[in-house]
Amino acid sequence: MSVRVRFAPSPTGPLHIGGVRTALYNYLFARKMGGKMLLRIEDTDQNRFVPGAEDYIREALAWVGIEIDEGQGPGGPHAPYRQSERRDIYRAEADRLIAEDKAYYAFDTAEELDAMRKRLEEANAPAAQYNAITRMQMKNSLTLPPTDVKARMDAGEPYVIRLKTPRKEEVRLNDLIRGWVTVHSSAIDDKVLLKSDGLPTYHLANVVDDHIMEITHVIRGEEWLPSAPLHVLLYRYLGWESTMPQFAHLPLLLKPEGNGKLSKRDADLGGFPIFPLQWTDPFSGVVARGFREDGYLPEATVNFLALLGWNPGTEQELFTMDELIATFDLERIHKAGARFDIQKATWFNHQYLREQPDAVLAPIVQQQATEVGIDCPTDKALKIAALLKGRVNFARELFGEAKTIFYTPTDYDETIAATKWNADAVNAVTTFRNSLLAFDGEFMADAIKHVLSDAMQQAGIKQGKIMQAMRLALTGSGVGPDLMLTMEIIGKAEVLKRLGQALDTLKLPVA
RNA sequence: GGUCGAUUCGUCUAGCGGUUAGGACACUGCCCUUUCACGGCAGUAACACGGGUUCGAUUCCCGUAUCGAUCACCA
Repeated sequence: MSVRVRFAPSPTGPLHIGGVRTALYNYLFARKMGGKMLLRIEDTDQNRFVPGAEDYIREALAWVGIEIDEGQGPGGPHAPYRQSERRDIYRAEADRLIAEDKAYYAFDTAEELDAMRKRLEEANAPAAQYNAITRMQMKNSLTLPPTDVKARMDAGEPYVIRLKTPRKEEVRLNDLIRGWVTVHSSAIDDKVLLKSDGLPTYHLANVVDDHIMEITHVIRGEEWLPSAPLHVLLYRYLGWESTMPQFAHLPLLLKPEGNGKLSKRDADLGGFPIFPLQWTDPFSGVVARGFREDGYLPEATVNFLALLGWNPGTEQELFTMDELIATFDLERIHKAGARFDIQKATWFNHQYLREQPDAVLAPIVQQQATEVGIDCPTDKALKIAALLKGRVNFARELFGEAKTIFYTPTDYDETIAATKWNADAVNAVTTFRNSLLAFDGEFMADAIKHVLSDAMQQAGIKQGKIMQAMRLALTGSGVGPDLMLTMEIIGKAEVLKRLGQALDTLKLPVA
């Protein structure tokens, strides 16, 4: 039987980065096993629906390179893949459970439920829940005469369908990551399966859809582990236990520091993104930053996420998606939560950025130049990308590093000027400038280097002594990338101009 | 509080009875370099605690502590 997994997010807002990791693990497993990856939209809570969220999810998955084989988007044999469009299916299964005496109708109001819980708490009951014991004191089809039940339903009184959870029963499941997990049915209450609005709760919809869609492996977050036994019970009651999917509950992503799971607040505090893509809240207009907009490459994001909770057992750190697929293994997923460390993400970005083709980076440089009113021709942008991509972590830093190339000498670094601009420096710059004037070869880094060293030899000046002054004269700064390459990019005419300007402007310190 | 789960350097982790406890990020130093980075090399740094089991426990078992998840007509 071929593997079928699904990613089933709720369109209640932007996809959390932890959700992206869950999707990634599903995807890696599907590809590794030669199976299918499905996308199902779990929009059964009409109160929390957020416009645009579904598109966001699909765009985010596409951005990181997760391809959906079947489901919302590409479609497939089990369409529709939006749960809100499948309500009749859940309804039918809920009715079946009722007919088989495995579920019942309940008419209790929110106030009555509150009162029941309060009463139980005050009585110090082990658990304040709607279960095999307490249900006999509530208003439902097990306690009310059938005629009364029918009358209430005919009158349009709101009701829910609850699972008739057994009183004493061990429910076991073999989690692929955690091993055998046993829960006593007394810890599971009579969960609502069908809400009064006619839509199913997660539990019912999830189990029904996973069965119908022939899901073989349910790979989801650890927050679902406590309700997994309930799902096993549901498969059993629905008569699907023999084809029940296998479960794998993933460890959570934790705060960078302190206690608790990673939240939006941590991202705001730490100044890093927590969503794959930028998201503008449709109601408040508040913008949340995204990995993509912050300059993280999708390859780096994937690599970073993949290693948060899983590793191949080797010392390899850098993985392409194909390599991840080849080495991925559910058994090597960790059990404990992983702290989210953005510094590692930055490092991965550096690793991938340096491998980016110059042609990809050049437009980014040009765009940033344009933003500050500088015209950067393509040939120049290509050279800048080549010169600087190994030095920075983000593409956006490229132009920041390159700014000395477009520098217009107005003010020079005072400290460098005061310490390095001396008689030798003036002599060196003058000599070099004259040599350059006489030079008629191609203005390339190697050639420039020769011109400079010849000139310094001729002037009897040790090159190392005046290099910083030379840099100061050319870029106004004491630091920066390779000066010969910088000059090549600046161009001969501009180099000559800047050297002349430096000689005119910079004053020798008063001796 | 009940239930379930987890616990190796600051962080991500390797380890699955005998290891100088390995790697990566971060940090520090050195080298490279005209400078800053990059890169290279090196260094600091960990088995939560207490009992067992065993010739021997980081590794197996039981407690304790701590952390996490969950206990809705939300997913």
